[in-house]
Amino acid sequence: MKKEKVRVRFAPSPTGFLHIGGARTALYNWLQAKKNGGSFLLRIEDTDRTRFVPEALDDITASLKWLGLEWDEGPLVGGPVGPYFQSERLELYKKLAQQLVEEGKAYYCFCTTERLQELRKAQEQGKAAPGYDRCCRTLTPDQIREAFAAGKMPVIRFKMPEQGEIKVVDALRGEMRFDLSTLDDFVLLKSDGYPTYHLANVIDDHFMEISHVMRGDEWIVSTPKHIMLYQSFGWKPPVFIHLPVFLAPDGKGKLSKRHGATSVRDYKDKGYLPEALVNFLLLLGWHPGDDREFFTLEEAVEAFSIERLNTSPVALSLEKLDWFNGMYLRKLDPRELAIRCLPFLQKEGLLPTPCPPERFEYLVSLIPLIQERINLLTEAGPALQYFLEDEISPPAADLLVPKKSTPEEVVTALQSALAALKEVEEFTEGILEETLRGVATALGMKAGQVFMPIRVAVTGSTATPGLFELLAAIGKERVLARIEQAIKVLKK
RNA sequence: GGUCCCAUCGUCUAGGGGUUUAGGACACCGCCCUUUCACGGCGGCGGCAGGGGUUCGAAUCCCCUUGGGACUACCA
Repeated sequence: MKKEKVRVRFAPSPTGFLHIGGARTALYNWLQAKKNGGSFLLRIEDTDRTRFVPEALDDITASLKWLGLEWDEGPLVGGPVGPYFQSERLELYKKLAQQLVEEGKAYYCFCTTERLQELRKAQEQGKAAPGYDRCCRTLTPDQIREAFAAGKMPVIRFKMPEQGEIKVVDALRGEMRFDLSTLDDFVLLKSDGYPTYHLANVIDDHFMEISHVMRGDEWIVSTPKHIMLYQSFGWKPPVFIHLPVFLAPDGKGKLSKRHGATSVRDYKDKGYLPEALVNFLLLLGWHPGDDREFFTLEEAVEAFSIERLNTSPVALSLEKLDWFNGMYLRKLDPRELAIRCLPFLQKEGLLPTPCPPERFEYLVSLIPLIQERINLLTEAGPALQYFLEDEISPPAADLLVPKKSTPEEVVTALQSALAALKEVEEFTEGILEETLRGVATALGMKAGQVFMPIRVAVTGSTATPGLFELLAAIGKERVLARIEQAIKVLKK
């Protein structure tokens, strides 16, 4: 058997922002394409006019790009087997649905929504298997003509064989068997002329020459329907691979908005880096087979294989993502990290928009002080506040006094430090350390007893970067003012 | 309810009949480094859902139970 070209697709529905689970599906598809020198297509399944969300398309394309998952064919870039919006392929679906009707493999159904609802209600109560009762399957040509003449708009339903068995082969899970009698005559073409997912999906995957369908496992149960459609059209089905769903962090129930961030956009806004998110997602359902954990997209392409995909549901626990993000943050060049932090700092009003070059250079110089101390870009604001603002609010007195000190001792320490620092011409780390250690020695105090009050006086916090680099970065004028402010607090 | 999928530390996972006292990572705890915080280093805690088979031998194969999940629309 000759090897066919690998063509895969990510086919989201524009009903909302790109979901984190969808992003993983897109990632695996993208990897499968790149790994095999194939193509990754983006196809928009906009066949439900009632759920269409106008902003969704932009979010989906922007999020995929943000993650680094560019598509070879699809919206914005075009391609040879377009259009890539299902709403622009309506004639094709209609033609093929009618073809099935003519061949006796599908039929018109004029049942009203009301009748179907009642039917379903009765089936639920009677504990019967739900599904269409095939009422219109035996309509005569005359009856059909009459219904059309009366202006009724039918749906087209697939004529499912009433018995038999169908095999579904999933490249991951192996063979699954479904009894055809449990499958109902599902709708192919809706009364508004739009196709259902089942029809459009099969037709597009065929004409777009998709070789592997990788999708969420909520589609497993529909796959026998799809295979029946392929058979009816006389087409060869693609390789199916169903990916496990994401569960809530507690492992109970499917991930939903109740559990916090569900869209890629949410993660971006929370200060996660795309490379960290991708790395995290990569390992949620796939394993390289060795102990490596860090992967660039390029390395992932190299290592990826479908065989190492997992089948069991995955609880989306964010702790490891935070760790990944911290690791990636630390790997960035300070200037690059400054660029990434800038929008968050501007949003918090800590830097102006646009940011003047000298302010930006100051930011770059601060990055090494916080790079090891933050895990999210949103943490940069709080960590940099006392550098970027001229004044800080006066620290509480009890924060200024370390556990083993008295207010009097602290005042003494701060006054001595203040006096010594006034004499320092050049605020550099080495000189500052020498000076302040000298102060502690002269007072007969431990270094920490002197350092901690200064730290709090200057930053308002007990957890900060190293004292000397911090003082150097804030500068003599502000440091002296803040120490004086703290002394006032203690003398009250 | 019916059909289908899944089942190793709290979480992500390695393992595919003997190489396993079940390995790694995150989280958690302790120690070290140290002016605080963090980073880093070292160590610790912690798991094969239960029951039956098959086999000389099972986390690994089979069955049942239990648990979780998906689907059950003129939604995808």
